[in-house]
Amino acid sequence: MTGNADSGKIATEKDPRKLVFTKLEVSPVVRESPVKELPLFPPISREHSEAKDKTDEEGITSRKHKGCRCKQSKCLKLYCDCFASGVVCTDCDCVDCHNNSEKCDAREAAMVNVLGRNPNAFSEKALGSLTDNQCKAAPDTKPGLLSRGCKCKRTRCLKKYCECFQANLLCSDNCKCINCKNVSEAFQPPAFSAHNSPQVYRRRRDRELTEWNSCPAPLFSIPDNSIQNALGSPMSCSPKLPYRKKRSLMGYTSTLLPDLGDLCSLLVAASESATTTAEDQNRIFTKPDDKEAIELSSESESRNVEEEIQSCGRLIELIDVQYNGEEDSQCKTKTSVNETDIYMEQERAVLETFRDCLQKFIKSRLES
DNA sequence: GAGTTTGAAACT
DNA sequence: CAGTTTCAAACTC
Repeated sequence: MTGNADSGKIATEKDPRKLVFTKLEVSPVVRESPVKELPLFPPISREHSEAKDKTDEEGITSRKHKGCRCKQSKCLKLYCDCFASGVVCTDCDCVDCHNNSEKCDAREAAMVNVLGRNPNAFSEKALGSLTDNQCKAAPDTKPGLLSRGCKCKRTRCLKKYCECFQANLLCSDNCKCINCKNVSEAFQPPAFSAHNSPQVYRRRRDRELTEWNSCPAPLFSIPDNSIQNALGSPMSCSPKLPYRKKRSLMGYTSTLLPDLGDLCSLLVAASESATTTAEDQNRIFTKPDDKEAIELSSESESRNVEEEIQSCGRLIELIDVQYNGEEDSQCKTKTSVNETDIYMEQERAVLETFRDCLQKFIKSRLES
């Protein structure tokens, strides 16, 4: 039932769980010693033999057990903490365990299988004990499980589900996590004091998580780290969604519309004009008895109306050019409906609506 | 302690 | 390579 290893003869003296390893051949498995010897994989991050039922600094209670409790994997897959840590199962609650000296062949085969998928699945030391061929499988990748980073979506990397958090590491550029809070000192568990106890911290964290989980908007679609990166945050964050950039316009980015910059410029100009008009009117209305001011008011108003109409006319012209131009070019090249087409249609629809509004605005100004 | 949630690993 | 399934740990009640 348990995965206890009968490792008396081959285990090291210091730690009976760690077994001597010589050479691991890919296929067929050839051992130099007549005694079955297993690879020695040093633990990566977890000394599960010392695992106890305890409450950590954050008030999180660890599960009371020694070793793994694998049921399906025979402790020969990375699901198994013992196997992943490079140690044989001892004092585990696992079922049908093959991660022991008795199932040496199966264990080595499983390791080769794992290394075939990810040559860095085990530690660097472990790789050193393997053959050159096995090590060459992925020469460019970093050793260690954590080098690839996490991909947490919901826990904001603040729970032990997160490998980085569990290993007491900050998430890095390698991570693909969403809404990560395991990124800087500001988000680390604070130093506890009378006013900042583990319980207080835990309540705050749980509240944040609750808020996060109850948020109606699909925030997980927003790459938090990307925003932080864009803001020039010193945090070490992972790049997220591949934003498509064509050109930057006054701090905004257009993905598709080449002339949107001009449109934005006009909008800003119109906005400034409107602001000026409002300021003029405000100044005038503060002096209701000033005859000169009243005259200035009517002059200014008519001039502004004229400018507004001209400005709107230019906008409409621009939109028409843009709209027709896009349509023409699309007729020539369009072969199928794709994502780009959809975005273009959306932008076109917005521009059309905006144009109609402008026309109505001009009409009302002319009538008044 | 049972049930649920979570994210990595494995698979397709 | 992306989506799905499987798995076991973490977590909740």
